[in-house]
Amino acid sequence: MTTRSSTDPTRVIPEATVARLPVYLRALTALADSGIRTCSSEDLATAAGVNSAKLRKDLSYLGSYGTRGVGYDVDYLRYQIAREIGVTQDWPVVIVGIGNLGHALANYSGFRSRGFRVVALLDADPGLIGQTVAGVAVRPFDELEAIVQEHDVAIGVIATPALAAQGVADRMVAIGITSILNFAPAVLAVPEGVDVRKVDLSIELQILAYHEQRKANGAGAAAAAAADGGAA
Amino acid sequence: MTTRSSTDPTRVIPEATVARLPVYLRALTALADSGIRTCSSEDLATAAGVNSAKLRKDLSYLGSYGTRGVGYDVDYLRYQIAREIGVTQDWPVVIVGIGNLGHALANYSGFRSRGFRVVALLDADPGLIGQTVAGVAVRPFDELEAIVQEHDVAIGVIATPALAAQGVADRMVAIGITSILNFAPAVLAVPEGVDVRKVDLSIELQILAYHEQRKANGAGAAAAAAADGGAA
DNA sequence: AGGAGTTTGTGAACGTGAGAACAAAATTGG
DNA sequence: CCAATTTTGTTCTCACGTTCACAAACTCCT
Repeated sequence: MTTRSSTDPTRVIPEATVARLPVYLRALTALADSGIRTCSSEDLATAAGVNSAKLRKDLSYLGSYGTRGVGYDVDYLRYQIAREIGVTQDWPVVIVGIGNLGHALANYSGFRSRGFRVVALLDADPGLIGQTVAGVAVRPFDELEAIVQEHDVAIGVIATPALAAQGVADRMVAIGITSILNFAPAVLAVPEGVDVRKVDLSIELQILAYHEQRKANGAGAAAAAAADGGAA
Repeated sequence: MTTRSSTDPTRVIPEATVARLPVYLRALTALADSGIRTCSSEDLATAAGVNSAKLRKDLSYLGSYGTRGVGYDVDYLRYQIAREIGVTQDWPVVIVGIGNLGHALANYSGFRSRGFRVVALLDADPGLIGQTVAGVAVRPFDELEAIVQEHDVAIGVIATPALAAQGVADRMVAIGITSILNFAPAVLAVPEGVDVRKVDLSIELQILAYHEQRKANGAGAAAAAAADGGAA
């Protein structure tokens, strides 16, 4: 007996699938906003930018929420995915490091509308304290512990310079934060049980540059390959 | 004969490896900055946050740049990786959409120091035109074509609201841009041959929320699983 | 010179993910 | 009520990525 029902909390959803669920959620919201009540896996897959076989397989890990011959009820599926991800209630979040990027994150409306609430902005620079960003006051980094305990914060965002990032992470972990979203260009060491996700702007550009370089070399490379083949 | 020498442009580097090369590059730079001239795969792996077997396998796709019994020359390896990625020269980049995030990106010093040069900031809002951000003037979106041709730009960054993103992408593609870094929360449709990478802040948070929820359910889930097992 | 000790590069085993293909289950029309 | 049609859920196969384990190759010491 290896069946895992949708209410069985021990069933495992592949990491690759978890990473796509938010995309499906957004696509479903877009469909709902344009008045669509029902959609096929083909429709939703197109809206989400994946192929329909992969979409169906992903959804099958959550349960059986579609109707054969008909498709999916947009609102119902949206709720099921939101519940699975855990964004039917709001998650309190703290942002540490209110530089250019911290400002942008504090002002990003997508957090609020997608299940997250920024409860505090923290910075070590005394010059920033008291300033208000997006309606939230910037407070001293020392107040992290009090804020985390008051609001029961589990998720922290690091938007500091690279050198400060590990120190901030250590402090967060010590206080009980167990999920960190890291924008600083640094590798964070954290204990088992703490999740870290990294967003790195220049790495993404470097990956594009690699492929761009290969495209640029394309014509020459094809010729070289042909010559190589001829020689062999 | 299937050997691929390091100068053979047809050899294939796995995508997962390509995504890690910039991490190694950064770790090597950090090592060089602290005066280290030579390092083992173990040292570098630790600095990069991966295990040493994976690191060695990744590097083996580039060529054989280490010395058995000794390790890697930091500067030499750094140059080889930079060359492989294509960041030994600067890539010109345009940023479209100068809102909060666009501001932060324009000010991000990591671009400049890692092989990228922001040659233009563009926005459709007349109210922003002429303003200077990080020493670069904001210009009308209409000037995209002239700028791309003048500087031979291949990489574009989209930091607009979701609704504008597809239109901007279409325009970029029409003008000849072949790599796009998209910060807008939207799925972009682009023709074959154009690379798109997506950075989505709220998706990253949602992935963390999913795992956080599972941790929170941990105690209860373990009990439920035990009860389940007992029943079966 | 030769053996002991290090560390790389790689072949092989294993695990995860993607995609094709199809059976199962629903609707629709006669 | 039954056949035709649609669309899901799942199985099977293949490709990709990770990790282990070890031979090859280098240094260092005696």
